[in-house]
Amino acid sequence: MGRRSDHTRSELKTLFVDEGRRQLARTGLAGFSARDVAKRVGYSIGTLYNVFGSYDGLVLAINARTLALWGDHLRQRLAAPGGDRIATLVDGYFDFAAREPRAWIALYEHHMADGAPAPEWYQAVVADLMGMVAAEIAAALPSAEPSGVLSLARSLLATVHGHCFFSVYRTFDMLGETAPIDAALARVREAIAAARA
Amino acid sequence: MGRRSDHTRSELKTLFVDEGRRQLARTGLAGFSARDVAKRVGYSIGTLYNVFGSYDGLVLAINARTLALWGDHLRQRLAAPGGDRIATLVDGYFDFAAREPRAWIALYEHHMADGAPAPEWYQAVVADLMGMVAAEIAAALPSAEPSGVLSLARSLLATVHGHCFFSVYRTFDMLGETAPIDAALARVREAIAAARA
DNA sequence: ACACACAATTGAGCACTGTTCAATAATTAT
DNA sequence: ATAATTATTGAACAGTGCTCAATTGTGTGT
Repeated sequence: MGRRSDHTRSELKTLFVDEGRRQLARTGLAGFSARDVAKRVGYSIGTLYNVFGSYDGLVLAINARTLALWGDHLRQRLAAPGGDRIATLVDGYFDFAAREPRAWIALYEHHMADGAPAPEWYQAVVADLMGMVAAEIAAALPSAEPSGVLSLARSLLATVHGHCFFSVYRTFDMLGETAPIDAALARVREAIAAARA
Repeated sequence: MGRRSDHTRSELKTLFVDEGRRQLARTGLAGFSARDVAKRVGYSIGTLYNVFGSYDGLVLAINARTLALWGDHLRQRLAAPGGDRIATLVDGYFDFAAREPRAWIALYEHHMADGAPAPEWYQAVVADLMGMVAAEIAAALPSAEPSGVLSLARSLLATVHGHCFFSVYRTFDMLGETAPIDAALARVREAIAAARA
């Protein structure tokens, strides 16, 4: 069968993850097929399992890549000088989800088969994103104590997530909401103002 | 095979939906099997398809029942005299989700196979819940205009949903949050206070 | 140069899924 | 009693995730 050294193990990983992301973006998690990913990459299903261990392993790798890209997306937007950094963060949250809704949804809809929590290395990627948010909230509340800042940052992340979720899931369409980003930002601003007082 | 008139069509529906809900609560949507529901009820898979038309039809019926129960749950709590009605609503949102997390999750994780929106009769059940929330927000803001009330009600629903989502999905565990209901209620109170001012 | 050990790759096979539909059985109408 | 109708069945189909014996490519030791 003869392609033992066509690709290194990490090249293989990239191949599968890239093709997997493409397929996920097209079909969503429900229609996602590891077999089809393997076929399209040109390797057998056996090789995919050799590399990722399981279906969960593949999806986890794909989701980690999506999270990393999300982080890059936010950092890039924050790097622009000036501007309202909180608004940039909120907008970046929505923008990324809107650009690849199915991949974004898969971030949340995928669960480990045994119900176990995600592995450490994956949680670290999530913690990195949380850190970005916390840093901006801290900057907006110079005189607040760290634990309060963290708590508020988590709550505001949940607030923005809820709005983004209803937006991507079309729940807001159903309820007649047309400006979810504005609404999310308004809630965030109110909470920060209240924390300042 | 001989049970043509054991159950009427609507009795059959109830049978399948009840057993389906039981199974959904145990296995979650990913492990849910229409075949197994049929087997447990004692009818063939063909009969299930005759009644619901498709897998989506069955899950939709199950989810509609879950939504109705959620509404009953909230109404029952609100019916108690006195008390903080906003806090009751927020608490009821979390409480129901925590009691049957897998059924609650299925409410959001199920999507029509063709990506189409949910049928009218299903949307009506959702609208009913939204109406309950809007009524309470309106009561909290006596002098506000109706369109503003509706807009705020949608936004606060999203806010609470985001907190509840992170709670049920264990994201908050991962981030160290231990009092998500308090956080959600605080955000809601701030927003209402800001709307009053 | 050759044989041997090792590691990567394969794909048929298993138990499961949702879905269809001809055949069959039970009921109702004539 | 016979015919028409309707409910019910389950085998068949194409697909899924997953396993593992067999095969093939590579590297090493002599």
